[in-house]
Amino acid sequence: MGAVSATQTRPAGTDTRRAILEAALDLFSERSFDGASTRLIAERAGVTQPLLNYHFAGKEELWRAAVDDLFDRWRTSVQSRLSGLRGVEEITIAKLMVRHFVEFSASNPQLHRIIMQESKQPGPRLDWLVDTYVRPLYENAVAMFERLAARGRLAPIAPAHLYYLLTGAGATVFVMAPECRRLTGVDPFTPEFVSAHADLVVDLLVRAATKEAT
Amino acid sequence: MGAVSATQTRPAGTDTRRAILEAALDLFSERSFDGASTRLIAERAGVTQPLLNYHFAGKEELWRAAVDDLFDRWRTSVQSRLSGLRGVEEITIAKLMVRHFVEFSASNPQLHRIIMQESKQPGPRLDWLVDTYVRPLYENAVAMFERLAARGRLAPIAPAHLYYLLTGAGATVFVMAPECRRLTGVDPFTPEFVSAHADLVVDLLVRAATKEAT
DNA sequence: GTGGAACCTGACCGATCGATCAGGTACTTG
DNA sequence: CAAGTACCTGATCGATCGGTCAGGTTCCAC
Repeated sequence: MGAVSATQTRPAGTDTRRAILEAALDLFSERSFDGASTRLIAERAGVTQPLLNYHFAGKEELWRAAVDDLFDRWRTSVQSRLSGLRGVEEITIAKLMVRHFVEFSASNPQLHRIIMQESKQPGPRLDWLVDTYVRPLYENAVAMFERLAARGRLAPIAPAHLYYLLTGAGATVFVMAPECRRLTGVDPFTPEFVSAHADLVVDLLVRAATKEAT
Repeated sequence: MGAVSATQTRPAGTDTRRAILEAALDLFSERSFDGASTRLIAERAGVTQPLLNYHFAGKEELWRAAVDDLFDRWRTSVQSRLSGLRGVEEITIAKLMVRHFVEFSASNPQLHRIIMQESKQPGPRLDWLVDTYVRPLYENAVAMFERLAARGRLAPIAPAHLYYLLTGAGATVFVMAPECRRLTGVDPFTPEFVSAHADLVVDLLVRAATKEAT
């Protein structure tokens, strides 16, 4: 009964899989691993709960698949942003990357929501997350810091400080968007807010480059 | 049987209540409201699970009591820090307050862990948290920004930006301490790290004061 | 048409969740 | 000593958790 969607030939399961992944990503990031029940994920995806165990081996596997999907978005967005920037000055690339990070954190607040959630306590999920995705990301940032320092554009700040300073300053307001709306009445996801916030964080990096004493 | 602790006269229940509150604060902040089971809280506090419902009306009440306790620590620590600072220059007080915030976030990472957890999705707990505790905190910060701006020491940055920039930059590394340890090998809770991080965040405020273009 | 793979569902499992309650111990009060 | 109150526990409740399983539908290959 009812209208049949076009091209219902084969990949019916692929669409379902994607719907499950997106629902899982939203709920895991908002309510944490324990707080997101498989039944709730299934409901938001518009499927029944046993279907999650058909497409994924279990809740833990579903979580990993959702995180895989999320970091895939990050990877491809960085690649497309960096393409065609050979030979551009290092400080310019750094500024573009910081801005891109802020904008991605606004478009995909799930990224830092999940990272922050798992980072609060040790455990196998944090180990996997750090070893698989966060460490490469961190080492890219450190390499960027070192290239800037080698060109004399950056004061010798320990990379751990600078990394958490920039990521915290750039992503927190989007992680806490519901609070921001209720607290200040401002929606942080508007293009104007995102752009202004990116300006501030880029400024933060630039001014760290000319550090002197307090 | 066994040795009886001194002064077991009356306040046996008061100590138990405190033990429950501290266990609840740790577990709520690390594992989120849903992820912290009442049995786990009771186990860490060294009591049985039904005792939680004797001292508190329910899980939600226990959460609120733990948050009350946490913000009490913040309030008293700020009061003692500000005492005896009448007449001190505004920018100096601002720098001291930012430094105090970073140090408190290091001593009590539960504060921002809980705030960040609840801020990710709307709901009655976020409403209560914002209306009861976060909004006064935010308005104090905004008032401080405005006093600085009135003295010409601060560029006209929208308070929402500056607030989340400073809190994010100052607290994130302590919220994510387990990740920081695994990722960088550095323990962010050492006095040296806390002090260096506070320097950076204070610097962030000071340099925002002399803003020009990017 | 027949077999089989892919996709999906209702019913149900043991485990764990927050919460309740009757009962028990320890101490104060009269 | 008796009554009362504060503090605490074992047993157990219904609800919900993640996961399993038999069975059903749909579509392609032969």
